[in-house]
Amino acid sequence: MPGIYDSFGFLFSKASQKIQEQLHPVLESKGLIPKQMGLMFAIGDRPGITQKEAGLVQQIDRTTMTQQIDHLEGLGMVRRVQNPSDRRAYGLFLTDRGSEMVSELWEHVEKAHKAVFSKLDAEQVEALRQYLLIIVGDSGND
Amino acid sequence: MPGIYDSFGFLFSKASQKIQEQLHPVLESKGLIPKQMGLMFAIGDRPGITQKEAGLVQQIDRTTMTQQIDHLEGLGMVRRVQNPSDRRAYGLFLTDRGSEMVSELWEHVEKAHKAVFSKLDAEQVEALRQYLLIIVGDSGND
DNA sequence: TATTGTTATACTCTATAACTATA
DNA sequence: TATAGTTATAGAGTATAACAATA
Repeated sequence: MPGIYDSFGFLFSKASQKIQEQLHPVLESKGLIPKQMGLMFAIGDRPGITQKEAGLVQQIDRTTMTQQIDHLEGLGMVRRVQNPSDRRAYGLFLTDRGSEMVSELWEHVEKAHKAVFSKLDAEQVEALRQYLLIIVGDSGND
Repeated sequence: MPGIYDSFGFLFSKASQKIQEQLHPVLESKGLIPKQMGLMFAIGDRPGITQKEAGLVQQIDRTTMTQQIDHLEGLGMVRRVQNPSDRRAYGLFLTDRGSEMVSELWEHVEKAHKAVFSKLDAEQVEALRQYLLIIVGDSGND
């Protein structure tokens, strides 16, 4: 009979928690939650992305998205710019301050990776990344 | 500059979601949430485990634990048995019905694994499992 | 005095429904 | 008619504080 450590759902969830634990102090000091950090990363990847599109990347409901972007805008990290070709939609952009924050956050993310993957070598980490990309689909879609 | 798909927190979280999506219909039909399934697996692994110990495996607060076990007990899946050597603590056990449920759930978990890992071969899945066990600590502790 | 578990309550996060404005 | 986004509200899920029983 399998045990709980044979459940990949459990293992993925635990691994995710480990990373989040590492990042928690930094994020708290900046008034961010992991979801908001991910949003800033997604906006940095694709400047001008709409709220709907950003929501697809991380499966965030549009009403939740409004609240999260409100928060990031309130912190001066993100701007909403109306799309001239479809004035219902906003394009999302990082402010200068937001870009600096993203760079800083990436340093902490890489530090967190190092801590959590301390018992794996570089090749193993890269293999892990490839497997995960295959699983979640590296196209960015579901 | 890295992109969001370089964030292992994001990747782990997405991968976990993929598994949960697969299991969602089954769990809903049985009145369970993923956390409760994990609890049943943990109790199956270590019959007599206390609520506190079970909470450590999955980082569940003791007040949350009371509610989750209440639910599983209400479904007739789990029994609380007072520990004779420490009468503050309960030992948790699966009922016969709970054991059957666990067996059945494992079949669905393995089906979910197959679906999510369809683009990986058996060796890659096993490597992935080993990496995850190293990361989360296969001792079952944090 | 510290610990296991319970209860009542409050909080956080997210989603539902109804709305505005564009398409 | 359908879609992007907003607002107000309701709902999950979880945690905090105070408690009882036991160590």
